[in-house]
Amino acid sequence: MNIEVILPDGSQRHYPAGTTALDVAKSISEGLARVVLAAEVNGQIWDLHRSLPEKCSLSLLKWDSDGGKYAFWHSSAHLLAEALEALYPGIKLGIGPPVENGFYYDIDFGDYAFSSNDFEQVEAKMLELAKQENRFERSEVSKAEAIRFFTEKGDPYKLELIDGLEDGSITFYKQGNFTDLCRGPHLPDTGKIKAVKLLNTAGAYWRGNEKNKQLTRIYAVTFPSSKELKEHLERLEEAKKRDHRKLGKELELFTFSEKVGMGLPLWLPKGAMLRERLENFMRKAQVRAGYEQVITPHIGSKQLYVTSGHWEKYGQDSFRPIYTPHEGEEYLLKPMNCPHHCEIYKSKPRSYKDLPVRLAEFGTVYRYEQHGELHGLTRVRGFTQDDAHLFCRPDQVKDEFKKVIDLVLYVFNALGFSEYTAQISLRDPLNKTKYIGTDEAWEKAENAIIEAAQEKGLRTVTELGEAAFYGPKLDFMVRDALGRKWQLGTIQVDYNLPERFELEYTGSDNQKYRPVMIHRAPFGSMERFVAVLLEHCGGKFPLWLSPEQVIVLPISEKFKDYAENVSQLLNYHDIRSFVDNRDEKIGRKIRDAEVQKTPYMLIIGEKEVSDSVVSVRKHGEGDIGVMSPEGMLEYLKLEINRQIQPV
RNA sequence: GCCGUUGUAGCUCAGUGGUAGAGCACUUCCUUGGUAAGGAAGAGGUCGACAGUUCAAUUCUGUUCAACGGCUCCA
Repeated sequence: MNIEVILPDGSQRHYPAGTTALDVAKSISEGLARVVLAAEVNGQIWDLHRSLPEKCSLSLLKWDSDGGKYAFWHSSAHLLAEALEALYPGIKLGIGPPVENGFYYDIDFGDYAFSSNDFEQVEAKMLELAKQENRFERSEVSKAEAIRFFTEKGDPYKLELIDGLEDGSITFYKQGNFTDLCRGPHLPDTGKIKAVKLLNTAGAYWRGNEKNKQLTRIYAVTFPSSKELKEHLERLEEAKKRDHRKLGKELELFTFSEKVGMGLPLWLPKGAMLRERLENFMRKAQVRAGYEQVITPHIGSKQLYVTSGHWEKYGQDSFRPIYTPHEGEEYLLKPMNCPHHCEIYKSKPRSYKDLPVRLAEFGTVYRYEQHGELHGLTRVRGFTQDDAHLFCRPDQVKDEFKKVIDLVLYVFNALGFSEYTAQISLRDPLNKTKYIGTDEAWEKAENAIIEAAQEKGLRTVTELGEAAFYGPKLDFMVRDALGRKWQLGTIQVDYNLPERFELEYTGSDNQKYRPVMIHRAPFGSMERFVAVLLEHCGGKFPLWLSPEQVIVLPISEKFKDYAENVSQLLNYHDIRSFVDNRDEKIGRKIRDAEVQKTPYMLIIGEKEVSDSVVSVRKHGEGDIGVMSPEGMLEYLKLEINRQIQPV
């Protein structure tokens, strides 16, 4: 009795030396021992087979925990590698970590072009190996031994990894005939892996560096039962249905044309209507928050961006300058609105009493995005930011920043985004040359963001090296239907552009001072925001945003006039209503309106005309009874007001 | 930009070394129908583009363009 274990419920148990987490699980119940996957020992994730330290807190991780999944998929990556080595002798292994929804392994296949045609074979081999219930054996090896092993095996990538490791910290894991350099932890044995699915392949640079060789990355996912795999695949299917590119086409919101150019979205009438609503919503919120709207041109003199530093930083990787025909003057498609707004600030002398000055613009900008990067509406070459720049006194920065956080949260709340993460993006302290400005300015800006976020009680993650080149950021991220993370709103504190543009204001002592700039865009870009919103609501927009709010469906031609009158009444009161006058049966018209996700259908037949009412059908719910046209109008207004007045 | 996959009618997709097909959408006609697809006829495609192999290419090969899955990048 010389090991003391504290379980998550606080209870203490004593075991003999050499006891493993799996032994503890068995001592609690056989059932637990069957499902436990890994252990958290003093806050670190451990293999179940490792002997516990003398005194430890222990929690047993099952499939329902992140740590359990992590170990499960990590072990699955080894299983994948084992299967691949068996099937394709001579391949070289890169790394194979677990990720959020599964795992991958980077493989150098030499000349062989591994493709999805090979998946089935590999899956079968993995299951075959899993059934052998091979134990994952952990061993600590010296650096020399590790080097000897992989030199004999002829695996340059592993050797490169070992090169960066300290002697004494190196561990191997072996299952069956496969040994890998690995920190662990792993499952007790391969037998837990019951369902396997290879998802796709992709090119991935070795160590994420584009100068290195590109390996074949195989993405896969595994589960403790085939039922869970099935559910997972169904979720992926559902996500595909919500893909904004698919919904955008089906609902006729936007399109792309090769002739117009890649990454340049064309907004169709319905999409434009949606965007207009969002913009108006933002305008109103901004007016309430003391913003002033400005408008600036789509191009700007190159000198403007030389001043701002954008030219030096991005000029080479940007759209080329355009030239005037005779003078040869250089202009750039504007990649940013801020330099223009700086010049607006400078258009007249500013007093400390005037600050903050808040200049807002739905500014369309153009950036050269790499060919392979373009993605639906989320990554485009021309897009409109709901941009604004706040010019304030240093003593106002934190307060202004907090007000912007309020605005962003108001917007997210009104649109139903409850799941977002806030990320504080700071400068990379090891690579300061990537950034402009003094250490002092950076420190002030970073502290302002950290304090404002803290005081607002935001839950944040902090990322070093993610800042903009002129200042730190607070970014709001959400996920798309396929689980990819996208940055939406952003708030940035900037001490540098005011310096470069020599912005000033006159203080109460009649001296000149530099204002501080805050860049902010709650939506980020209209394009990306619409994409994320579209996936978020699966195309079923809240009533106030719906491009077609109401469709009036006359049962036959005879009721056309009445239908038109009802529609006009609604249109007159700013409800977007349309009449489906096609020579189709009512069932057909209803189906089409349902497919288009129109929120309300008003059915007009003989009864409705003689009673002066409309029959109301709600999308996804069906018949909700009759109302007078005026009653319907009130009903709709009420719903809209409720939606855009967040509590 | 890099690796891999794909590219046939407006959309979703079959198909073939001998100049193409379905469903939906579209047009016309019939039907005036009560809560998720009424019927008939018709029109519509240099099979992504350009080369090459071949008697013959949409099909095979190469190049290129674009989309998709990732990687690198993202003011």
